[in-house]
Amino acid sequence: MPKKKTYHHGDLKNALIKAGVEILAQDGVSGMSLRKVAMKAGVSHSAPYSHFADKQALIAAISTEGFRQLYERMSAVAEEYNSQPSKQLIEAAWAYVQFALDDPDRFKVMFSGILEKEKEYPEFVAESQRNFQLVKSIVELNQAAGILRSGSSDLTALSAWGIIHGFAMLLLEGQIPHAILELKSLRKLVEFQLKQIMLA
Amino acid sequence: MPKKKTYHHGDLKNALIKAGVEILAQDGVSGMSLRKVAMKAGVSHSAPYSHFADKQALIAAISTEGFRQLYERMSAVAEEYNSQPSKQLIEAAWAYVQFALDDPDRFKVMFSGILEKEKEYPEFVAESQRNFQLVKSIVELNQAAGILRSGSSDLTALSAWGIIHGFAMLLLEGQIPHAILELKSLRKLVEFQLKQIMLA
DNA sequence: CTACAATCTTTACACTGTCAAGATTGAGAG
DNA sequence: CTCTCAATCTTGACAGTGTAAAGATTGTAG
Repeated sequence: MPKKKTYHHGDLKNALIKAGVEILAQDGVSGMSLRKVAMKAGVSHSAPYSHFADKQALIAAISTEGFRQLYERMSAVAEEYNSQPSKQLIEAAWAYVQFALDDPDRFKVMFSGILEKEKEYPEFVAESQRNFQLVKSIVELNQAAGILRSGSSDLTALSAWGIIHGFAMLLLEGQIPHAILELKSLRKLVEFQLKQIMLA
Repeated sequence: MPKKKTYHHGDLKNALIKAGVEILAQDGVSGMSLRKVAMKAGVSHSAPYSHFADKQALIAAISTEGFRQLYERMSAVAEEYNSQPSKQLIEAAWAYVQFALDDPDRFKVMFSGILEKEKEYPEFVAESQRNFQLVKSIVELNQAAGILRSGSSDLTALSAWGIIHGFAMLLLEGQIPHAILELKSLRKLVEFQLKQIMLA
């Protein structure tokens, strides 16, 4: 599919999202300007305003796309280990942490409040809720198997998410003491975290 | 203590940090510009450069100050309930979440990677480690009392921190479904989170 | 084929972080 | 007490930012 060099780009909206993700990975959050994104997409600096109300809207779109990919990864793992609840839980958590490590800046954008008024972006809200539903279903399977404490699956899902999310966050921000990181592999640390809330 | 209107401010460094915290609380992360901070401190727009190498350095100072206050709050609670391990744990966690809620934007600045090269600010690193040490000591007390699983106190402290930090983060970002928030008080939710990793 | 609406460009503006050069001043040396 | 200097603060400038307004281009519906 060769890129046509017409006045109308054809699929600028997605091209901008893609360019944004790339610049994010390359230059970090503070290095991602609308103008750079536009230039990378081969378009004038205010062309983005035909597709996004402002920079926040582009960030919302990037975040939403990120949630979609996160869902893909975790749901793939969940399906693969559908018959082994505890393994499903651990592998999904590992996928979550890997996702964070693969593209730390996008992960930060998704979760660190760079996006300020999330409620104004319904797609973003829907996609993030879809992820929570996935976690919840994994948790429920583990509760049924006696691996996680029974009780509100919402609250327990929140615990599971929280413990892994907290770990990922502290990891990305370098807040985890080096001594700990040298002690065990990341993978083992994730398992350790989860085992704190697992019964068996 | 009347403010003298001299050419030399006298304590501009601390005044800038204070002004920064105030603007942060008022206008949010994206609204905190160096120039606004300088104006609020009653000083020209590039005066800050006599005390901070760049904007990141001011942010580092604000974060460091934040960690100091967080430590104060948690250690006060820890001392108060020094003879009741489980209560000490819960109250310290509650203090942590309250700190996050009292000034969400400062909390975000401290933990959300707005500060990009933390390692270059040794005071920041020291202060954040001091907090972790405090958590560790609380955890160790609870391990000794059979309330938390025994084993590496570093790793267990990481779990406790992670589960509460994750909760606080999801809370601040509005990622916690409303249904859950309506179900229980925040205080009860924090307890619920911790009880996931508590034995008794 | 034509008109319109969507898309993209150009131009402009206020604001940002940062730097360089100069003004002011407090404090120590003599 | 005076001189001097280094620390501190101001002024002025610059490139880069987000965004709004007005105009140019073009695919497409009628």
